[in-house]
Amino acid sequence: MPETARISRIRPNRRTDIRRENESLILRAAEKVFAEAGFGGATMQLIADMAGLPKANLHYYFATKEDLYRRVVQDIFEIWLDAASSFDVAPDPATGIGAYIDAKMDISRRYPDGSKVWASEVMHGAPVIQDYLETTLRDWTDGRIAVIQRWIDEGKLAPINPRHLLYMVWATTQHYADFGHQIETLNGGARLSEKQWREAKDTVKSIILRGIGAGV
Amino acid sequence: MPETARISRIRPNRRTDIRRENESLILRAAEKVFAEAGFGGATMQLIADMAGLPKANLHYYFATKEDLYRRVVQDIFEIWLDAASSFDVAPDPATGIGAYIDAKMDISRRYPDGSKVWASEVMHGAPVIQDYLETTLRDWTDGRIAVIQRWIDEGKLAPINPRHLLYMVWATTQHYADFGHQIETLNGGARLSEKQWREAKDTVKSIILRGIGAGV
DNA sequence: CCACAACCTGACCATCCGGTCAACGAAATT
DNA sequence: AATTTCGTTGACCGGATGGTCAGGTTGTGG
Repeated sequence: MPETARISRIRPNRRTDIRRENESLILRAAEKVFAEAGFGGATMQLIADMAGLPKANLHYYFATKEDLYRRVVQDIFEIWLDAASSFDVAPDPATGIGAYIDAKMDISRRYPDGSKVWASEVMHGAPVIQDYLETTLRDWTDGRIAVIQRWIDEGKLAPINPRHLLYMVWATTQHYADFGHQIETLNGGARLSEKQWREAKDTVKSIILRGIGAGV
Repeated sequence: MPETARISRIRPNRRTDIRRENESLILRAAEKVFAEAGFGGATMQLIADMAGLPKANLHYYFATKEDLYRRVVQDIFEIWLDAASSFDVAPDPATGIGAYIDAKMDISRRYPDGSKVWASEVMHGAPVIQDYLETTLRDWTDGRIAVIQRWIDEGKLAPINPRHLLYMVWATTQHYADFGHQIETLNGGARLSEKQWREAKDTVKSIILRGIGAGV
């Protein structure tokens, strides 16, 4: 009886709970529908049905379809940025880039829908998050490029182009989410097993790390 | 004056010309609109405007929006398959895989819209080309995996998982089309120059080929 | 030159979709 | 207990969209 548990907290504040619960419900449904149908193909009615709420209720929490979509995309960007931090803690290339690949592969597995929405957004010219690309993402990328370049200058890495290395990591890791359906089909229609995910991760890390001359 | 040239052929057959011309006009416009807006976001009116034809004329050549979309996707798959043949002609890994990467990078550059439509189709569960995935693509993939595995067995390649190597090549090369907008934004809003494309190609090939232990 | 077929298109229609709103119920505040 | 604020929802609306069609024009084969 979670109802009791929730009420018995220090400050009940039922209203806040309802709001948070419903927003989360809607956001999860929206993420799925946007991923499956794209922004244009998604309908508020479909999202409402999947969330188990009347359509008018969606518009109570999110004024417009675009507002809802914006929130979904922003939430994904947040997760994306969190993973990026795994890059910074490590001092040597193999650890840093390896951990980053690990983190991004985990995200592809845990949030495939989010990754698809992000991909779709960028493919359509980033109408909603263009400013993020130009500010946050650009700064982060430039910073990471500088780090990698330093590693190269110190002789810890082969002299490859850091920018394209980053693109390669993004592309490869996100591929397992964005093209998950294709991968499943080529896997006989079955989702990747735990072992297969490990194999994928290991192969990706192995090829990239050896490819840039970092000890595996 | 191409009109004269066309008419002066053995068999004028104006009708055939008109049909081919208009179909091509529509298909090119459709590819662009589907890439920019997705299937759901694309409208027949928009495609018609871009093709410079009245909307009703589109429905004369393509009965439904789905029929038109199907043709666009199939045409892309055709191009994709052609490039795949560059894999087969080479006897050693570095040449074969290198040529394949080259070919796929060229496609990403020449047909970015097509690549986006393909990506979108797969991301949405491949409603239209599911059977292609299960037959043609699967057979091709299995064949290529066998070839790579043989190279590994012969000691020409490091013992990596061939399947995930293929995925990596697909992901990385198509990334330059599908995420072209993001790449351009991170390039200061400018399209990649000839030199930058070469740099991208070289970096991708260099990392992957070294990563799998094939001489560069 | 005629008849037939292919091509063209403005006007129209049924449907669907995002969004609004008024009326009501439930919770918090006083 | 009264009042106010917040949450809920069925019914509705204007506009856009995919698709149709009848009547026209253009090309082709005889």
